[in-house]
Amino acid sequence: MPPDHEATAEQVFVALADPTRRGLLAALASGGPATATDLANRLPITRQAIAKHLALLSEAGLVAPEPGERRRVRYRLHSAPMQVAQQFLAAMARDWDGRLDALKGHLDLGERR
Amino acid sequence: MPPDHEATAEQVFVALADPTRRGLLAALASGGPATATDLANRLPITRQAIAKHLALLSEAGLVAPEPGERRRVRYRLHSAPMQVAQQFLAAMARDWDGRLDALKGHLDLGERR
DNA sequence: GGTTGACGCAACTCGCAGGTTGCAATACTG
DNA sequence: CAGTATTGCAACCTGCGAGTTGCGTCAACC
Repeated sequence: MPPDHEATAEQVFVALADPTRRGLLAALASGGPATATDLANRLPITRQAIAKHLALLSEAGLVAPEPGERRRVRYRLHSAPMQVAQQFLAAMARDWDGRLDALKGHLDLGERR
Repeated sequence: MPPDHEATAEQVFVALADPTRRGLLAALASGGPATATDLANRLPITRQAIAKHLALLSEAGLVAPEPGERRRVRYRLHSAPMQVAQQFLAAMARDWDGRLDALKGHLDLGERR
C-alpha cells in the first residue's frame, strides 16, 4: 500500500482518540506482546471487545499479529505509523503559523497532486 | 488550566479524526479567520453543523473565537495544542521502541529534548 | 418601521462505534 | 475419549456523534 500520509494519520488519530485503545496500547507497551485473552485479564472489558480494537489497530498498522506456536496469536506494537502522524501534525502546525506571509495556492487538504 | 497533556492530546486526536473537521481547519488555514456562516459557504454542510464543530475545536483549544465588530464572531487558528499532541506522540513512540531496541536514534524531527 | 442577514438554541433523525452474549471449531491435557 | 482453554464469527443492544430543520432575536440598511 502506498504511503498515503493523510489516511495513515487519520487512522492513528481515530485509534488514539479512544481511551480504551490507549490503555490497550499501554498494556502492550509495558507487558510486551500479548494475546487478546491475555489482555482481557488485565482490562475491564471482554475478550471480543479487545479483539475488535486489535483489528482496528492492526488496520492502522499500530500493531501486528504474529502467529504463535500453538493456536495463539500475539500482537506486537509497531510505531512507524505514529511517526507518520507526528510529521502530519508538524506539517499542519507549520502551515498554520506561516499562513499570513506565505499565502500559497495550497487548496483543500490533498497534499498528493 | 492544568497542563494535562493526555487530555489535551485526546481532544486533538478526536478533533483531527474527523475529515469534516480537518477540512474546516484547512479552510481556516488557507483563508484566514472566518465566521461560521462564511465557512458554510465554502463547505457542503449547514452553518449549524459548522458551529458545532467550531465549538468542539474551541474546546480543544485549536481555534479561538474573537468578537468581531458587529455581531460577527470570527474564529482564528491556534496551533499550541497540536504541539502538545505531537510531543505526546513522540513520547509514546519513544516508550514503545525504547523497550527492545534502544539504539534507534533515527528521529530527525523537530523535537527539542 | 419593516425587511434582511447573521447568530444561538433546541428538537429531531440516523448511522455507527463500543460493548456484550452466544456459539462453533480447534488444540492440548487428564 | 471426555474435558478444558482459546480463538473467530455473528447477532444484538445502546449511546453518541454528525447533520438537519425550525424558531426567536438582534443588528443594520432602505
